[in-house]
Amino acid sequence: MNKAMHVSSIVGANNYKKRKVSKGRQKIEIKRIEREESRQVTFSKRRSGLFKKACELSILCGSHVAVIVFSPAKKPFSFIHPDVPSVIDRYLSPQSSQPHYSQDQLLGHVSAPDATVSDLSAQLAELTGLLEAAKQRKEALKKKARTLQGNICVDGDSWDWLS
Amino acid sequence: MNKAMHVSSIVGANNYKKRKVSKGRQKIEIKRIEREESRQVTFSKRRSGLFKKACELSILCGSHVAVIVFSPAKKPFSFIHPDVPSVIDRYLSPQSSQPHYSQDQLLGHVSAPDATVSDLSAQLAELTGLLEAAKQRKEALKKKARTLQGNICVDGDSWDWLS
DNA sequence: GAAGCTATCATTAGTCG
DNA sequence: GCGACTAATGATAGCTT
Repeated sequence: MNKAMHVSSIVGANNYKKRKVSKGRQKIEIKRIEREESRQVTFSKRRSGLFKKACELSILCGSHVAVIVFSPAKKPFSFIHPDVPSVIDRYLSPQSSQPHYSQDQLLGHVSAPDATVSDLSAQLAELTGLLEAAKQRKEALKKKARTLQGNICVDGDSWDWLS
Repeated sequence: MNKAMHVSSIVGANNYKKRKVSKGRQKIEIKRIEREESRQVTFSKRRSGLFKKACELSILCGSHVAVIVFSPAKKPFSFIHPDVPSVIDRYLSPQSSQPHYSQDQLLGHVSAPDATVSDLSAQLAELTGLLEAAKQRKEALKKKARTLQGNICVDGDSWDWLS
């Protein structure tokens, strides 16, 4: 958390380089971000934060959590804690080499007559959720180890969303 | 945020009352909370926080967000931003605009043969989302009234969903 | 027993490399 | 443009009422 917090005072009188004078976090109004670029950046940051929160909640309280968000570019991301609903397993081809989910179907999902939004959401949930989990694990590890790695593209792989 | 942050020092030497000696927030390990009571309290707090985050994300980035959580007591809560997808409207009867379901009723509805996750999500969203929004809005308003600042996440003008 | 408080931790807006 | 850093803001664990 605090690594070089006092560096700013060390380089307080700086003639050669104007560094460590970030304004830091500024209060923002919760309104639509107008700048396209900023909005995308904010989305990425806050999506990570949201997923992390959701993950923590699910672990701390042992509760089932599902989060699905769409980026400004209409890309789907999701995090689902306990397991992907068993319904989806019937729609997805049985990929046996995937991680073992405990059969804890709290959500008593019923069979849908055909593929619906929920099915698609769940599918992408599985993929992006796993990716996100891996990413966060890796990120936490990286932060903890404070080393310099981080070249595992887990995030924005183009996943197509059938609408 | 900082209202009476220095009161503690003011009443530093206190003989008559031992107040303002909270340990404040302590770091916790992200693992299942064992105490039933604490777990419920934490769930409530963090659920609010999660929904607030989701709300902010949806407003800031204009993105679609859906969050569904189940309390330790298996109660469903959800937040869905822009609107329940119009796809869902096809599954819901067009006249289903009555303001309130009971949560138990909704849960029972899951077992309906033709129900889908979307249906469930949508209905839950209608109810708990609305409640949560109102609650947070009221709370935010109250908090803001105390600190004399006038802008928090949820302002009525941004809530064009759940029409 | 939910609501309020506060010290503390966690998240992130702005910026630079 | 991603990654890192910093300074702030924001969220909340443990108490108290």
